[in-house]
Amino acid sequence: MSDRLPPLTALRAFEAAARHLSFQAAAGELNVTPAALSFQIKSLEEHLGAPLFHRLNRRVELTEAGQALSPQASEGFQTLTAGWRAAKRVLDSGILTVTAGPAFTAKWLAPRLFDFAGSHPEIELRFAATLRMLDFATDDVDIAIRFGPIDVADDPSLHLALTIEEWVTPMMHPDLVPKYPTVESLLDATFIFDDSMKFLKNTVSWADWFGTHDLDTPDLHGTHFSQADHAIDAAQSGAGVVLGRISLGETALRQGSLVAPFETGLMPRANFRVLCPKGAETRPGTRAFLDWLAREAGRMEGLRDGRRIVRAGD
Amino acid sequence: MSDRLPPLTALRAFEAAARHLSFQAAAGELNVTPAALSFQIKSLEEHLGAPLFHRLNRRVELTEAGQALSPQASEGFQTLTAGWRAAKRVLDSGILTVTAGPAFTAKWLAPRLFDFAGSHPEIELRFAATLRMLDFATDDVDIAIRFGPIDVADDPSLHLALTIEEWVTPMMHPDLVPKYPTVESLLDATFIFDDSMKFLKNTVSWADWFGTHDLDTPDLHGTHFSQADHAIDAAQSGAGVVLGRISLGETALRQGSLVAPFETGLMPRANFRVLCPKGAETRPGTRAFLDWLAREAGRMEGLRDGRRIVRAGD
DNA sequence: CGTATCGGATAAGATATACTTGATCGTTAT
DNA sequence: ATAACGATCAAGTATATCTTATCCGATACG
Repeated sequence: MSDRLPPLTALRAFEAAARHLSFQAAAGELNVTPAALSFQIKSLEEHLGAPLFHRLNRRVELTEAGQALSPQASEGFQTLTAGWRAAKRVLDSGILTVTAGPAFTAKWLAPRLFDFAGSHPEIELRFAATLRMLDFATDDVDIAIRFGPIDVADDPSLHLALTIEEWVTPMMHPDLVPKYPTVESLLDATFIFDDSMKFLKNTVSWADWFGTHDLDTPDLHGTHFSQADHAIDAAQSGAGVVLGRISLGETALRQGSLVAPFETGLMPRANFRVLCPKGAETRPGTRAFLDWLAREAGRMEGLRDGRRIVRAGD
Repeated sequence: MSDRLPPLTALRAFEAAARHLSFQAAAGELNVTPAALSFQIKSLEEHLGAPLFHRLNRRVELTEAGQALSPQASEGFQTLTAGWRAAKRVLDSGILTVTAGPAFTAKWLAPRLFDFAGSHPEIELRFAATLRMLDFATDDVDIAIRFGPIDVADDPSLHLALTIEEWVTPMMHPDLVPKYPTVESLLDATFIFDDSMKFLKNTVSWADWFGTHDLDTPDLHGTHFSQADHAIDAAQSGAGVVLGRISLGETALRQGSLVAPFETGLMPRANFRVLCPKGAETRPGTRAFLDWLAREAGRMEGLRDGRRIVRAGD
């Protein structure tokens, strides 16, 4: 005698039918047609080699074999359901781990954390600020925000929840604004260099920016920063003019500690991708964060009003 | 959050993989390729929205979610397996109910019962001798032996395990044999009529039997029996000559209390069908009985040696 | 009594699911 | 360095599963 389990869908159909003592009700519970259920029961009976139900005129009754199977089947499926729920509960335990680069974490996420925490007190956010691409499986990360070239495809096993466009424009301390009324006047400015996007083929450097105004690049000198947020910090303290990334400067621009007085923006061939494991986008915590992220990212669009955004490499 | 269970095949794949901590071993257990198993796990992870295994170089480990699910999954499937076995045990409880017509039960099954019981002491046979076609589901019958026209199909939901051909030939008490040395001499005999096959379109009557010898049917008179076994009994007591069904006369022929001295047999367009619910043919008790039945039926073939069997209606 | 209704069974066709084959990739063992 | 191993992927195929539509027998009802 083979102790192998019969087809599990058929077993589940039987379990529901035995509980309701009605094929129709069971079909309803499983969201299938009565015909499908009838077929499943029949298939199960063939596997067993004997009927599980007495077909009476307008109802069904369990045979002896059915009576032996029914309680254990119910218990088995209950246990499975409980296990599945337990697994889900582990995931929705209220801890959401987000990874992003250090600059984005410091200049974009951190200032907004209070807002998110206010509307979702039940979710505890953890940030893992690193540039290394994390493995969702090994590092227990729920959401990753990565900046990369637009023509490099993401891991197909991940779900792309959102993209955020990045662009740069000259930013400076408010006190410096009168010194640079025109684009030409900027040529003599003290520059701050953000080298964080050097890895891109089409860079978005000062030379590129002046190029969009048909101006030759002057002899550029100033301080270089490999971390984008440090360049922003320097500009914020009045150390010079930075071709600042809008995602990182936005907070400062909003509160007035930085000003971006020029019309032209430059968009690199790269953007932010917000990724999570496939299927994870439906988990409540993940969904809440993604929704919030999309809303916040949308609010950044306002900064583009009245500006001319030039795509690099076009 | 949906509490619906994920695809059960995927769950079972996970259960095995979690137990072995190896996809390959799990695939072996379930008789599928490792690729299939990998796919199932992946699908389950997508349903959950998070990985269940840490993929390490040459092995896998359970994630936190996997650890939550694994024990309950194992327990659940164990319960289901236990229930399934319990249902099977009910069927193989050693009681086998066979239904057949009263004549076949009395003249064929009953004399052989001792033989079957001897070689299968663990099986308790129960006979339900009735002509009514029983419902396997409502009557808890395991095997049905039915006699019917060969051109009437059986219920397709039943398994046809065996057919036994029936034929008839003149049978009489040994003392009568010298009185009827030739076919022609039989024309004057005292006849016993077995009316049990009257329901057939192509009958196998005395008229038909004489017809195969190109003899006109004489004025037939004698005693009629509606039950075939009663006709055999009458012949056995020397009351006359019966055109006896071989299945029913065989036992008497073997022990010499009846003799069938003529060469010609007549085969009706009907036979015995041995039926059981689909799938039941693999149950040990059922199989033992069917095998035994086939063997015993085969032994009847010997009676055809040297005879001319004519099919009715040809 | 005939007719409507109910629950289940069936057949055929569509669709989704599950599996296999054959190849790839990164790691470990020889 | 090479081979072996375990997991994975892609493509094609097979099989299981579901739906639609119809049928059937038995109650319930006018």
